[in-house]
Amino acid sequence: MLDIQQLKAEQLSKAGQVILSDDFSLPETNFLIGGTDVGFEQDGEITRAAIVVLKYPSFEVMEYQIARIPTTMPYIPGYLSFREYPALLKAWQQLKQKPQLLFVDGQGVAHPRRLGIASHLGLLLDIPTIGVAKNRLCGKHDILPEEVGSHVALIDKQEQIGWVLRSKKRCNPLYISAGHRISHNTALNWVEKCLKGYRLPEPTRFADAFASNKKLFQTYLAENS
DNA sequence: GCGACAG
DNA sequence: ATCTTGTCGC
Repeated sequence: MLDIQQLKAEQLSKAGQVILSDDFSLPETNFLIGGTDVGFEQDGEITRAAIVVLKYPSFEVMEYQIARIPTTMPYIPGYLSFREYPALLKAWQQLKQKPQLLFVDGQGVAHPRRLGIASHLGLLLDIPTIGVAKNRLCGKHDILPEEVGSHVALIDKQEQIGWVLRSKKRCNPLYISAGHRISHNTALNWVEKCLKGYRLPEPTRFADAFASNKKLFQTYLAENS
């Protein structure tokens, strides 16, 4: 059965291990950034994880892996990582080229107990991660201006847990937060540097498309096979 | 008690 | 997350 109290205790424990400072360095160019996305098949029976590795700053797709495993947990707000990380770990193992920085779909520390999936996965893999969510889980923020690029702090219990970013004109904002081994400011900077006119930063946009077999993926296949 | 609630 | 075409607005 499912013991929420146990999972909560595990989150509180792991949250204490999350590093919110930049303890990594990257080359100015030609290093690898990864993007992830998780989807479901067969009425949710199967969990499908996709990881796409891009070269920065050309955003050329270097590799991508898709892993499928039986779903073991239902979706419970605040406990998303336990449902999705197993498939993500498998996709990660399949990678020949491991990225130095990973954009994860979902929250980083912008979580009630400061352990969203980006932080959880970052800890498990021991790599720098950034949480890129399309919706808010917790926290409050001032009204976000309409101008592209505007961003305001996401606050919870008197502390900043991330940023709300207007990544594209007339689009809903993104909720950016540090996952692991990175600061909120650096997380925001990297997301901004990976925006190419779409609402989602390139790593996440590609992972989204590859995981759901969208047009961008079809285009990629057509040009690479 | 009531509402909110990543994917 | 997922089921799904066209359509309205900038």
